[in-house]
Amino acid sequence: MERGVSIDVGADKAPRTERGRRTRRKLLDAAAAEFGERGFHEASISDITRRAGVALGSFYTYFGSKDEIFRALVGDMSEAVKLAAREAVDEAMGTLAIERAALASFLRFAAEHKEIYRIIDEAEFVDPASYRRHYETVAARILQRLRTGAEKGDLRDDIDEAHAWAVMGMNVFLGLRYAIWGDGQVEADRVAAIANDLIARGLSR
Amino acid sequence: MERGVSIDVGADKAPRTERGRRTRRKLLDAAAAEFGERGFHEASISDITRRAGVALGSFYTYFGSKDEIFRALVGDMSEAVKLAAREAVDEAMGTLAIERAALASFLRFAAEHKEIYRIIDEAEFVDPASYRRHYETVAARILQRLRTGAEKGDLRDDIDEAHAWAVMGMNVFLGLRYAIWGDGQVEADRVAAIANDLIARGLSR
Amino acid sequence: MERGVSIDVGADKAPRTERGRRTRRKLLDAAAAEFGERGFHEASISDITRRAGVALGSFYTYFGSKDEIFRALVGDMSEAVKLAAREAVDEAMGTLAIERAALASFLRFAAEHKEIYRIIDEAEFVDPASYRRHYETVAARILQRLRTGAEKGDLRDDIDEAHAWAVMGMNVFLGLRYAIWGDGQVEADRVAAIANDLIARGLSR
Amino acid sequence: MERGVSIDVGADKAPRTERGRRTRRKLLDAAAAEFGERGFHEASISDITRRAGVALGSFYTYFGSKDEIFRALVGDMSEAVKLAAREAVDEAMGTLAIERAALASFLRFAAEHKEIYRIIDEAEFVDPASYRRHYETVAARILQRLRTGAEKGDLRDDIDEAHAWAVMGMNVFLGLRYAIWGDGQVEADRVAAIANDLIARGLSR
DNA sequence: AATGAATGAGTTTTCATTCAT
DNA sequence: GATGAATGAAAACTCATTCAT
Repeated sequence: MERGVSIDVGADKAPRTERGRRTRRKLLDAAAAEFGERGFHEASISDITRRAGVALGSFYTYFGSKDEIFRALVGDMSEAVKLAAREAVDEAMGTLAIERAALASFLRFAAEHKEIYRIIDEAEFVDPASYRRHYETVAARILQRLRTGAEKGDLRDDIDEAHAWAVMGMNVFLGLRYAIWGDGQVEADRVAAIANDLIARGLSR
Repeated sequence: MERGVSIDVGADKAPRTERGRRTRRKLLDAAAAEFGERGFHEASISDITRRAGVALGSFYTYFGSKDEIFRALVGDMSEAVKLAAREAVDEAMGTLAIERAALASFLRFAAEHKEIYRIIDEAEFVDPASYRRHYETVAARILQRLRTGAEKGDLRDDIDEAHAWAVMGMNVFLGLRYAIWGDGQVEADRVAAIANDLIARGLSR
Repeated sequence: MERGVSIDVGADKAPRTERGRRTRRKLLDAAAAEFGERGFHEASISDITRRAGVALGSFYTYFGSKDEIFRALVGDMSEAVKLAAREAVDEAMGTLAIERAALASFLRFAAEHKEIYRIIDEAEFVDPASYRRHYETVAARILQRLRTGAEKGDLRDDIDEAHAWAVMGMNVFLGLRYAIWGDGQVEADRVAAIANDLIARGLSR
Repeated sequence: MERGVSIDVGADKAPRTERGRRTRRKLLDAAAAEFGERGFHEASISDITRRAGVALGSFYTYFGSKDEIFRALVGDMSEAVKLAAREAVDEAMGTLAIERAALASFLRFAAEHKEIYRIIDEAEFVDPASYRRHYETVAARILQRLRTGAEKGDLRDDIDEAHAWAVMGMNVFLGLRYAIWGDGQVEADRVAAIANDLIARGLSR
């Protein structure tokens, strides 16, 4: 998985050379794979450095601790999901089309990066703050879209924060069921249609 | 938390005396509290036995490993949620009233037993099989209720498994937002009403 | 294995009733089997009581410790080997015939009670004193037989303690190779003949 | 005890630096001493590392488990005995002289490295395979020497595997009696002479 | 920057032994 | 005598982190 975005935490650890930048990225990618496959606690720093092909000690050149690389990764993932949605959505689309495209893109993204569920979910235990921040951010984004839809007259006027959380919950669990545990390729569109129909009826004016 | 149901795994570990039964329950309750507060990996066996007020070695009289008591606990929790919902629901209610009561009861239960989220969620890492089993079981129960509603003519005919997962996702995330992170007492009914309205519009014929 | 002889160590632990005597013997036999199969350290008291079909706590009614039952067992075994040899040997036999019969009887005994090697050998670690005592006793017995043979004029006059240890070493290792690791039934007599021939040539006058 | 030969088991545990090589050897020597003095089960990893003067965790840099270092040690010892014998023996010697020198060298070696008996013997319980391999290898070596002697016409033609085991048994028990339990220095030659005389008479043509 | 050896605190697990019933 | 629950010391093993080269 090649992701270009990352949140730097320890500023003094930022690589100064190109070689350093490459090593840091190798570590992040290796960590995403290890944490995704084995989970935070089962994955060891030496697993990560072995997979990245660097020496154990080099890890600490770029990250201050195991927690730190995990936090960087959660930021990375949040960002990556956001970008994927943004690419799939076009301002010119109608409100419902936007929601539908956002869910379909999320389902596709999750099917391709199954590690995202485990990493985000594990944040609940490893770094509760970033877990909560992630979902609050996503909910806020959805709420904003819904309110915009209401303003445009596409949706009803009494959009509540709870509606955003309800939509997010639907999306997350449909992703779990069909992208992670099911055969994402086959179902993504059908499922997105069903969910969209629910929202359409449930939230339209 | 006093729960009466528990799944026995190691048959030969079953207590043979009343005293043994009491000790086993003390351990289960202490484990629920520890896992809820600190999470599976942070909680140590000796934390659990200390809280239960028994000697370290006594743990192994009743459970073969940390994983085993965790698994017993997940079974316990699944069961407890089911029972809470069952008590809140009356066969004579209309389809939508049933869903509404089920969600309200779940929100109340979660507000009172906040540890349930952490324990069920952590199962994704500690015992993936029981994590998946839990959600599949809940989804199946919802699906059945929705299909019954369709047969009664309350809901539309084309109820799909995806509808059940969508409803479950809504419920879980509303629980997270309002029962765990919010002030559950105040919001439970308002939120249940919003969700119910969504379902009513989304799934009615 | 049914053995009638046992050395009592803790005199106060001697059973007073017939039922007690039976329980004690069940424990000894179970211990012989467990120590033989799994070794002293791998075998646990609860393995022994489970095999004997008695409660864990009952063990301490008859033996003061794990070491104590082991010591009792080593005594038992030493005694049993001695008895087996005694039965096979007839005072009226010639010196060489006696040695031959003693070895053949030992090979047969070992083939039937393979646990004897592991128990005697493990005594080197668990109870060095009884290990040494065992071999010194056996060597003394052999030395006496050889000296008697010398007096009768069957063997040379300069019989030395080293001769006895050499004979014992031969016997023990032939037992290991042919009774324990080989197919004892088939080879016992052939091997005893070879060893006897060695002694005959080596020690005859 | 300084030994130059060691059998590597976990290839990835092999030290990559000179410093690592030194630490590994310190651990092996400390383990030989501890296992020799206290036995495998009584000796703890932390005893070994304390004696070696390294941190507990360093043990696991070089050996995967207590069993693993034990196995490495048994290999080491087998090798060391073989080397000692090889140095004492000269191809040009006569058959009997060779046997005599081999035994004398073994007795001297055992007197100096008394731990060898405990370590080899304990292998019967810790790693039965290497115990058996050790004795089968030694027996094979003796058998080959005896057969060569027979071909040269020094010994009788019907040399059997049992003869080799008999000779080995003699040697081992004489070593136990005179090198380990006796005063090896004083007796080594006298005992070797007695044993050699036995072989001479017993196996010569 | 990179390397990999060294460290030791912390955790799970075992089991001989004691003791209340 | 018999039972089995309770005890806690002891040991193996893991691994994040530090540091010398």
